[in-house]
Amino acid sequence: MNETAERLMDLAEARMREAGYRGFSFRDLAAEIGIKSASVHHHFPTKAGMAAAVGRRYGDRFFELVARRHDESGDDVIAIYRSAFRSAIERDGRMCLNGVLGAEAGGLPPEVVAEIEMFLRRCIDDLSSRIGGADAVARAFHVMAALEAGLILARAYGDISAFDQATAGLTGPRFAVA
Amino acid sequence: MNETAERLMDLAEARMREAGYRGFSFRDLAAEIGIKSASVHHHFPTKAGMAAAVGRRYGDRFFELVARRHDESGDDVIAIYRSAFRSAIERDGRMCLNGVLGAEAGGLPPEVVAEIEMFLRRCIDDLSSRIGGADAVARAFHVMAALEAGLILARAYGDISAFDQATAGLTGPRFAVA
DNA sequence: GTCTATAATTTGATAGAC
DNA sequence: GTCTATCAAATTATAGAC
Repeated sequence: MNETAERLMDLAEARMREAGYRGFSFRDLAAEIGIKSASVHHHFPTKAGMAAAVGRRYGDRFFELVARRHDESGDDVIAIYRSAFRSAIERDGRMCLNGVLGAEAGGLPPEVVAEIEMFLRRCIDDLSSRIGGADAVARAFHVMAALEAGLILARAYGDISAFDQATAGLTGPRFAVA
Repeated sequence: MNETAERLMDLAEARMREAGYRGFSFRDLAAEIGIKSASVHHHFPTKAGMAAAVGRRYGDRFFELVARRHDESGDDVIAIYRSAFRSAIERDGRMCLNGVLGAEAGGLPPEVVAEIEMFLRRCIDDLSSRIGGADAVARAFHVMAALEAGLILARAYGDISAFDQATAGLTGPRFAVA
């Protein structure tokens, strides 16, 4: 993977996290780095293949980050996920790639849909196994839902505190029924 | 609003809830009801205007339904919201319109974005005022996030139980810190 | 209210020279 | 690896007849 290909993936990821799969074209990307769209096709024959590659890289990076932080800090897994998602909007002003693509999944190429599904399944598996306990899977679904849509709400409100409020109850001491 | 215009809105809503704003074209809609795309433009001059109109109708119907059920049953507001969202995927197999559009909001016409934002704000206001209490707004954000992304997860998993698990802890007796 | 016809643009993709 | 040139298709939208 050379430098041009990586820059193209960076750009494609940024655009998709703002506006979805149809939120960029090969001409857009080409223009931004000063080449022609035909040259983009040299690196990525099809748009669907490129999007799938971006999705895979996104997932790999995410789980690498999560595993490292978990090993280093020993922090609560949910807190680690929460801060990873929060930084998506805080630092980049953007959504989670798989949340955006998942929302419009009904109109995406199969290879892209497959990548989204794999990411989400990995999240649920990873979260639930680290959480442990009887309702670990349900909690994992709940956490993922709050994080994904928390970003969407925060952008709609133009205020990161929407994310904070949507995800406030996720971490900390366990709940008990009153 | 005549019958053809309503059928067009129905179709547009269905497509958007599957694949987003760019998930349909005027030609698609026209073909499905047996007219030409130029005739669609007679009813809705621009696509952005049509999408905004669909968004407004979606919100109006939603709040009408919620208010009626709340008045009739006296059920927990969160339970009412939850069942309204659940029926979106259970009955139609589709997402919440504003969840899908919110995810790709970075690439949408301003008038459509405005409609999304209005819907979400109405939800937070309505929910929090009916919930009441000190942390009502935070709870409202939390509920909306779980519902919106619960639908996305359920479709990705091809299993409505993903929604059920993601939203299981929302209703019922209040939590207390253990 | 619907049609034909068409404009203007964008898009994903390919062939082949350098 | 990048280019020019081009294609075929799709898209939003308009003009004007019926």
